[in-house]
Amino acid sequence: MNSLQHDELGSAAQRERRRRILDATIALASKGGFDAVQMRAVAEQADVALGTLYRYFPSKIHLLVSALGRQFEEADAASGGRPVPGETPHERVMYVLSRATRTLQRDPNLTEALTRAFMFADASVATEIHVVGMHVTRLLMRAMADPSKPFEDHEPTEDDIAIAKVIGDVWLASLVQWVTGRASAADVGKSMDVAVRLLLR
Amino acid sequence: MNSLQHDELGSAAQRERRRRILDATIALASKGGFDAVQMRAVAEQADVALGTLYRYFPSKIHLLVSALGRQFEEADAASGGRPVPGETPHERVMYVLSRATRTLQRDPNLTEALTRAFMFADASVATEIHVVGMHVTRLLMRAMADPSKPFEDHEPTEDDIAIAKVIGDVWLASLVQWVTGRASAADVGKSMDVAVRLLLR
DNA sequence: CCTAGAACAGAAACACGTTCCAGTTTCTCC
DNA sequence: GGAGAAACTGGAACGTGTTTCTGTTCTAGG
Repeated sequence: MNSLQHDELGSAAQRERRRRILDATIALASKGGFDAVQMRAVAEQADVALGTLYRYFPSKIHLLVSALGRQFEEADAASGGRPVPGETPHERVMYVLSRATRTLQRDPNLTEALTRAFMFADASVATEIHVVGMHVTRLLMRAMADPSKPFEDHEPTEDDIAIAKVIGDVWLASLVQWVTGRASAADVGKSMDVAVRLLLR
Repeated sequence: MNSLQHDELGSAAQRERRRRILDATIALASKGGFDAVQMRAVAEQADVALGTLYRYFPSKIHLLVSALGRQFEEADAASGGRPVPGETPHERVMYVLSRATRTLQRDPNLTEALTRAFMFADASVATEIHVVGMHVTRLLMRAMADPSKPFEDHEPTEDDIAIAKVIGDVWLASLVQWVTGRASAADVGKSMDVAVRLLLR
């Protein structure tokens, strides 16, 4: 037993390697997008052999979706459970989505890499995908719930969950269209506005 | 000037080659999905050299999205402008979507290949993407409009268009989750039902 | 300290999308 | 029918994701 924070699988050296690999992935993605995340380049920049990279992440898609998951965790930690401003669910959800979308648009290459990987992932990436899906759902649920009510009253209905799922779908589809150059940043905002306005009324 | 039906670019021999290529693409996709559509295999099955295949379709993604476009055209021709049954827009849209989804689920491999290509397409495939987008939008618009009214009264509002776009996005996102094994066929139906019910009321 | 096994490094090899080229066939225009 | 242009063929070759192999280093248990 060592004295580190997490007790997830792996020694300190292994967690360190994993961190370096994900750092290299983010850096390369940020610089050149999906195509620039080349496994040999990631391995070299993370100072790890190619075989080791594949031992940690069994494919490029696993690697990128894992990186996306870590990004969400960092964002989650940074936001630190602050209540979402806004009077209505509509306002709060739009606030959250606008903020997230603005953040993503600040690093288009990174967003392109992560989004495309997410869309291309198949069933073998289910675990990593699930992590990301949970973050998105939680984000939207928090925004939909009334922050002035106590926590116990936030039991979401079936419909709430379904609505959050649909909003997440629209968000993702819009994002894909943006990163693939098929829609402008404004188009993303407009799509989200229409969807949220009609779904949350 | 030749005596053939279409006057689109290309001689009869060229249109014939194009048809053979798309036929081979559909056949291979139907048998083994996205991964089975290998450019060398397509070329061989279409009885065409690899270089020729690339002359007709500059990438695997162009090829698959073009195939998707042709599928829509065939479906369009087969439906032949029959009015959509159903009393309300909700009913009619659900009818159309259920029908389409059932058709897609009958050939999962083909659907997987075409859907993934569509999601992976970047700006260079804009033309082919646009064709597909138009078919989907038209399909949904027809279903939303009241068939008992004359054609001229079907001027769609901004909101109608936006709603159709959102429904299309949700449909696509659900399909992706289905073809990548992250959602069941029933989940797709449920998502569509929620989205359509809430958006068309 | 020693040893068995796991993890890693370095590098070759394979698969498939894509590009390129030399030679041949087909098309177009005179 | 002939000349030049365009399209096609067959095949080699390249890049990148992925696999595999051999030898080395690290780690845990005695």
